Amino acid sequence: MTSAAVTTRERILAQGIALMSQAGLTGVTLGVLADQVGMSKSGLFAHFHSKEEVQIGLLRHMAEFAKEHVVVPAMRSEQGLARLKALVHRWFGWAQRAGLPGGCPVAAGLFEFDDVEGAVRNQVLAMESEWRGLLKRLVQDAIDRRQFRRNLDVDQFVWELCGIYLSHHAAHRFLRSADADRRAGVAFEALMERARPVRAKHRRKTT
Amino acid sequence: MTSAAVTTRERILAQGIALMSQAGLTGVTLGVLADQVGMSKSGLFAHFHSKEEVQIGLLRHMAEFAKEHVVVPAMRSEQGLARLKALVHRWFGWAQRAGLPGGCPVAAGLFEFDDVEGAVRNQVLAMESEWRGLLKRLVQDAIDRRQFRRNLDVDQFVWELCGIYLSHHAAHRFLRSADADRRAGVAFEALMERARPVRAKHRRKTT
DNA sequence: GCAAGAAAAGAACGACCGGTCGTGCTATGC
DNA sequence: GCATAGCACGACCGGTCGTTCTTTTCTTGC
Repeated sequence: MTSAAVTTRERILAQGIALMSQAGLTGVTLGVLADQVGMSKSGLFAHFHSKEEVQIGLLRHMAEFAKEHVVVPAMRSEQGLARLKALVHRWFGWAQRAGLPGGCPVAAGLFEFDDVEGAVRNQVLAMESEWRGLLKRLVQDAIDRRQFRRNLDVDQFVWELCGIYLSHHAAHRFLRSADADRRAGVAFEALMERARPVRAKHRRKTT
Repeated sequence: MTSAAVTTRERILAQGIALMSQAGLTGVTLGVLADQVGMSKSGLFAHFHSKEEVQIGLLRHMAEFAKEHVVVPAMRSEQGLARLKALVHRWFGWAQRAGLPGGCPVAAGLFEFDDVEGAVRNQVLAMESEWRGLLKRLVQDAIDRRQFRRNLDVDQFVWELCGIYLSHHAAHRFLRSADADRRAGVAFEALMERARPVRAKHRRKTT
C-alpha cells in the first residue's frame, strides 16, 4: 500500500498545500489542482472519495508539514520561556519561510469557514484547538518555572498572542507592510512583560 | 435618476451586505443574490456592469452602513480618550449588532484577498487604510489631550488594536466562544494601560 | 388612449464546477 | 505467456458561474 517511493497521493497533497496557501481552501479546485500536479482531474479524484476529503487531506498534510517546520525545531530549545519564544519566533511567517507561496491556510480558514458548517470547518476547528492547546502548555510551563507570574491568565495570554499572529498575517500578507515582523515583536514583548513575575526587574501592573 | 423612493439598486445592496457577511465576498453570486432580492439574475445585472462592480458596490455600501452604525454614534462622545473608547466599544461585534447575519466582511476580506490582485482587493485595502487612519487620529487626539503619553507609538497602538479585533472576530465567529467580548475588553484595557502618561496612577513601563 | 422610455424578465452562451464511467495502459504473480 | 489488478485517462453528466442579447412588462407624459 504505502511504498517506499513517493506515492501519487503525497505528490497531490504536497502540491496542494502550495495552492491552498494562495487560493484558500475553497480556491482549491479539482481541475486546477490536477493541472498543477500534472494529471487528469479524474485520475486525481480516484485517490479521494470527495472534494471534502481532498480539503481535509490537505489540512492534515499541512498540519504535519507545519509541525515539522515549526514545532519540532522549536522543541529543541530548553523548556519554559525559551521554548515559547522559539516557537513564536518560528510560528510568525512560517508559511513563507517553509516555501509556501501564500499565507497560513488555517488563519485564512478561520475567516473563510466561520459560517460554513461541515467536516472541513470541524477539521480547521480541531487543528486550531490543538494549536492553542500547545501554546497554553508552553505558557503553563513558563509559569511552573517561575518565568511568568503564578496568577497569569493563560487563556487570555494565548488569546492575545493569537491576535498578534492574525494582525501579523494581515499586515504581512494583505497590507504587505515591511514592518510586520517588528510590530509583532514589539507586541509580543509587551505581552510577555505583562506576564512577568512580581519581583522581575521591570515594574509590574495590577491585573 | 435617483428617485425619492428606494431604488432597486439600493434594495440589492442592502440585501447584498447581509449575504456578503455570511458567504464572504466571493460567496456573493449573482444568482443567489438575485434570488434573495426576489428578481431575475439578468434584471439584477442590468444595474451593474460586471460582478466586480457588484462587489465594489457592496463594499462601499457596507462602508456607509458601518459608518452610520459605528462611527457616527461614537462621535457624539467627547473628544479624546472617551471617543476612542466609544468607537472601539461600538466597533467590536458591530456587524451582528447592526443586524447582519455574518461577520465583518472587511475582516474576512483581509484574508480572502491577500493574494488576489484586482479592483476588489484595492477597494478593501482603501477601506482598511481609511479605518486605520481614523483610529490613528483618535489615538493622536488622546495624546494631544495628555490622556496618552507623548512618546506613544501611534502606529503600533493601532496595529495591536486591530489584532485584538481580529482575535475577537475569530473567537466570536469561528470558535463561537462566549467570552470573546470579555477577552477583547481585557486586552484593550491592557493596551491602554501601556499608553498611559507617566504620571498616571498606575506605574508605567520603559518602552 | 397611446406612444416613449425605463426596468425587469427570459433565453442562451461558453466556461468551469464536483463527480461518474468505461477504457486502456502497465506492472506484477503464476 | 498470460490473467489479474491497480492507475490514470478522456469523455461526459447535471448544474452553476458571469455575461449578453432580445423580448416583455411597467411607468409616465401628453
